[in-house]
Amino acid sequence: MSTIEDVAKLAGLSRTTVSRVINNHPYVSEDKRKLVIEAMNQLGYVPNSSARSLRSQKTDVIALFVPRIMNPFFSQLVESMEIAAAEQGYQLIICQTRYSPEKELNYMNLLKMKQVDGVVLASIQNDWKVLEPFLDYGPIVLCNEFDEQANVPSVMLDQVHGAYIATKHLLEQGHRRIAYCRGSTRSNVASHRELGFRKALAEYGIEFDEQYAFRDAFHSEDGRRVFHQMIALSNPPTAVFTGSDEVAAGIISEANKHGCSVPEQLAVVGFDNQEITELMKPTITTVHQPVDKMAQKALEVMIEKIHSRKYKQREVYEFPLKLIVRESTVSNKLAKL
Amino acid sequence: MSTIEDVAKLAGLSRTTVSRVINNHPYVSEDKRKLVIEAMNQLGYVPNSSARSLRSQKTDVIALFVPRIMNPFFSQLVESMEIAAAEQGYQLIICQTRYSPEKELNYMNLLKMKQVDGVVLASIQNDWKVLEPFLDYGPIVLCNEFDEQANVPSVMLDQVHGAYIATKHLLEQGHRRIAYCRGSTRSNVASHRELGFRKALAEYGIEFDEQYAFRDAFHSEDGRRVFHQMIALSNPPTAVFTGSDEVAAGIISEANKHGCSVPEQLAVVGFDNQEITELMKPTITTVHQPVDKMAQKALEVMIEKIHSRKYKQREVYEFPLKLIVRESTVSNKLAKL
DNA sequence: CTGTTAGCGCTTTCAT
DNA sequence: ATGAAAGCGCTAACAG
Repeated sequence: MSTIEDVAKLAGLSRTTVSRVINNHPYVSEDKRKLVIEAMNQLGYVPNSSARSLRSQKTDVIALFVPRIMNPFFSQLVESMEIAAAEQGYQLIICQTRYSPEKELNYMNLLKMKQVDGVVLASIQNDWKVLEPFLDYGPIVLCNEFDEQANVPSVMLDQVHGAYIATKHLLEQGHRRIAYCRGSTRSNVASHRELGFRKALAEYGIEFDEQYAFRDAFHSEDGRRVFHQMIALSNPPTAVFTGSDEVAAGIISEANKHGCSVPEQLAVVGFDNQEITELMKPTITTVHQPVDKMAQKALEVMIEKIHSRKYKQREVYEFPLKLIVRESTVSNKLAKL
Repeated sequence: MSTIEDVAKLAGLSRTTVSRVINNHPYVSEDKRKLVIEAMNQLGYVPNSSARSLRSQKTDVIALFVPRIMNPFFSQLVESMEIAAAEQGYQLIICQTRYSPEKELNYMNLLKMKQVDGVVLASIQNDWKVLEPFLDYGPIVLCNEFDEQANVPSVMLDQVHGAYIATKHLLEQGHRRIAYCRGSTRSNVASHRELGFRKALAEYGIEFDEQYAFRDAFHSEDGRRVFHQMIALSNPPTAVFTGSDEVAAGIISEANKHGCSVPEQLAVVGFDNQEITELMKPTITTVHQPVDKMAQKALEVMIEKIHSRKYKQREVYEFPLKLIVRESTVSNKLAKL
């Protein structure tokens, strides 16, 4: 394992000069620079990362917090962010909170021990007041999250509008009894969507009906359960808005199994535009989220904060969502138009 | 930002004693220990990670290489490995090679610059001879991969057997013209599966027929294409083995669309046991892979190597795969037995 | 049981 | 344009 000292010796120069070459500093004559580079190659030298970090007080590593990876939405977020980070010369440490405030808090120490230059929160499990003190140690950027109290940048998607256009679409198809599904995370995402859902209903003069509301639907299995709960109602809904394509797929799968035809007897709209939406029969109408753009922007903001060292400022960046109409809300022939 | 020095001063002791407390070393009297802990709490002290790494020559960080995250198989691998790592006090840096040998090689420098204690390769893009020199800088463990030349531990799944039981299942259902799909990665996984497929055919005295072989099927879209290629054959297959549930789903989706009934006219078997297998209609017969066990074992082996410092030794750990029979290979009534 | 001291490998003033 | 030297924060001989 060769060090900068070895390189300096071999090149017949000082450590300082070698360091200058490594960091592309000016004031190094061309011939010395060549000497150094040759020595580095000859020794297969690579600077020691811990030593650099200790000295320069930066690690070029960013921590990304997600509840879990095996949720397609978060997989995509991680994938996009890793690509963006790599382009900027940053590494990504993945932290799965698994919805646990303790785990989240524990991972936060990465910032305090200076193992990472910043934290991107794609999930918040603690009250902001608990997280805020960590701002003394480095930047925190919210991604796909939002908190009224948080005085930090927030890069997010316009969930209110997303739910609004999806619901409006159902209303335009003539539906008036529309069920509503969401997961019950403490995240703002779910509540923003509910706002959008209610807004669309309101425009049509329809009251939000609690008997049609299912706030514990996360996975496809939950979708199956919700389907049964819906058809058991005395006056079942004719359409259902869901907060995820998996739940939508679960509902459709169960509907198929029980001879309930989608969309004729029950229209279904999903969320996320995952691959499954094109594989189910019928294909699923859904809301597309520009996850990669959001991830890229969040990373860009993160890096800016790392450099500017001004962490405690609220900034909100919002991206629009797009409705994608498929067969699960419009009968076959019409969808092809 | 307080340092160990601050803690020492506040406690009226030396840095050494504080360090001993931090690292749970023996020979510290109970009262001094309490003094130190109190001082640490009072200052909100956390040891600086770079300084520790520089001094102790370890980072407690492991790099995990995957081609990409948004492949459900790899998502699960990352998820499982992150959990295992966290339990052992390790962080995980994610490296997406995106099937590029250059990117892979570049990420390998993490080992050389001592930014990570070891590398888990869940994907190999370079010849082993190219990777081997990095063993001078730290351990490399293969996970879900295997290389004849690699003199390092390999934790893998018995792909030969997996493909064998899946194919045998089709043969037992009476199929004799069985198509074969795989992705064409340089990975051993695909070739091992082909071995298993061929072995099953051989047992039934059937020759591998190249016209039924599709070696460029990765995603659901490829499945759709393969479906059309299959039915265009003069003597189309009655069953198809695929290397992934997505491809299987694509085939089934397209078959449904074209009035080709599964499994009656075409039996389909997938691979991975992803959620989609239970959502499609018909549900998909598939091969379950114990990804979490593999990830856990790989991490365990990695940590053992980090401690033992003996990297260049071949060890193979193999986990069995399991066939899960659903509707896509057996007509409805029978599957319920 | 506790403290003194010497670095780990690097970057960065400050001279020259 | 180049080098000498200090020190980032921590751990581990070594001495007592």
